[in-house]
Amino acid sequence: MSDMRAAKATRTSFLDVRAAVLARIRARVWPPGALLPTEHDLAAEFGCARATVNRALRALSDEGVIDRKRKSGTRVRMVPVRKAKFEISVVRHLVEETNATYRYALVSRRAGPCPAWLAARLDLPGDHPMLHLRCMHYADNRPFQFEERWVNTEAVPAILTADLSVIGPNEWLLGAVPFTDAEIAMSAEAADAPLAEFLETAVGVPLFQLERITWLQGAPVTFVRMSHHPGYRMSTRY
Amino acid sequence: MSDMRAAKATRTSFLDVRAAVLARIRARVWPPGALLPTEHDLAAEFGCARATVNRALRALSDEGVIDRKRKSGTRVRMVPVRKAKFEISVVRHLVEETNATYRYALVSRRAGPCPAWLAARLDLPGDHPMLHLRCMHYADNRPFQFEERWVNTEAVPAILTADLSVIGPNEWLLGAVPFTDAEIAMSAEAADAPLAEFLETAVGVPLFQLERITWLQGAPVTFVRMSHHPGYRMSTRY
DNA sequence: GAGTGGTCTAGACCACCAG
DNA sequence: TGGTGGTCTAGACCACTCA
Repeated sequence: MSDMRAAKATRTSFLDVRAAVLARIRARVWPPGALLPTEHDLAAEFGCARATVNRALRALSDEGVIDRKRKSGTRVRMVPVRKAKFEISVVRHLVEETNATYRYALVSRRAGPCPAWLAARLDLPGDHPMLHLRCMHYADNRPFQFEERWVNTEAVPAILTADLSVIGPNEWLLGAVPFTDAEIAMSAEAADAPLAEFLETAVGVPLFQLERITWLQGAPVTFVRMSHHPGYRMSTRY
Repeated sequence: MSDMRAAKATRTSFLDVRAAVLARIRARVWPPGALLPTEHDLAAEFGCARATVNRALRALSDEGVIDRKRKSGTRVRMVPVRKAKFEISVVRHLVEETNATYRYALVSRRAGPCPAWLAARLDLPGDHPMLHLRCMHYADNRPFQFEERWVNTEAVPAILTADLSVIGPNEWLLGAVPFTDAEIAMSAEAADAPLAEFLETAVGVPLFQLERITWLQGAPVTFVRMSHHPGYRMSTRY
């Protein structure tokens, strides 16, 4: 034991392998497009099990650094695909992360048929029953986000009896209804008169808008459009 | 529960375990906050190795469905954290995905000291040498994106001799310089006079703007601000 | 202190696919 | 059709953390 080399003091972790491989890619030892040694060979070189190498390479593959194919082997990606992850969560958390006081208000609540433009978008019949909700979210009593939402009451009948005066529909839905698929879209839109009023700004001011549709096994659950206060920035590190 | 002999026809995959666990969470067998059985117990129940259960649960943990802690065990997340992934890649790919013809133009290129606001933002001295680039990206000859970029020429001296008239700085940098960290921010901004001219729109029109800073082991590499044509939507499914 | 997840090993079988 | 990655197993040790 005492004459063991320092390198073998710890068993080599998949993180070690990952770091070593990444270092060589960065150093252009394996330039973009190059073929890496096989898992077997790398395992031999690093003195670890193939499963360890496998996990390291799988991690790099998930990160978009390398591309793996059976038989052809592992190659360095020509253009690294870095994936930015956004945690789309609850507004309340967004606000509270800034150490601001969060406040929620239900603006309106009305059950009725699905509007035509939304029916087309969700691939629903035009008279499909929906619940239309409008809410405001405040940070330190300043407007933070205006939320306009339609909920498919056939998919989520329980929302008709839910008390949405205290807890927002976003949080209620997250806790009550799972979803299998979601689509989000971000854009810049000019404030119209109602938006300007709710967000206490002027008509025409650019607003960061986020739309989301969620489905539960093919059936649309809800559509929401979130319009943020002027100057809002959505950011992330990766 | 349903089939015993058929179930053993194939070895149980971690995907089977993942699906089964997810189904129970969705069915509220394990409601939000509930403690799941240990990996050992689940392995026994599913008739597989603990490593298989581990991989399944690790996947669910990565997806934000469950929360794992040593000793305390595995719990269902109160609020599922769904992570939307954006592949921040090259503009050219974005354009070509829409079956449009991509065109790139270098608008201006000037080496000089870092502007004060950027120096502050990047934590660089005010006179740090930078290369300032402005480019246009077109889709079917209609303005798609205006790119304004500063490159740290001390970190990337090679860019001073690179030919950026044909290939954009984005693609050039991706192929030439690795980065270890990045920060991106999205916002809605009103078009100013130059932007309106380049994007062929009116002053004040809301534009979807994306900023990114990249670092290589702590040293800032580049800052870029991409302003998109009016009506641009950035979307993803997850 | 003890229970739980985190990880590594050594070996094995399988699926896929380029030659 | 052989080589490569994908995965599972059975067992083991370790590290963190809660009681």
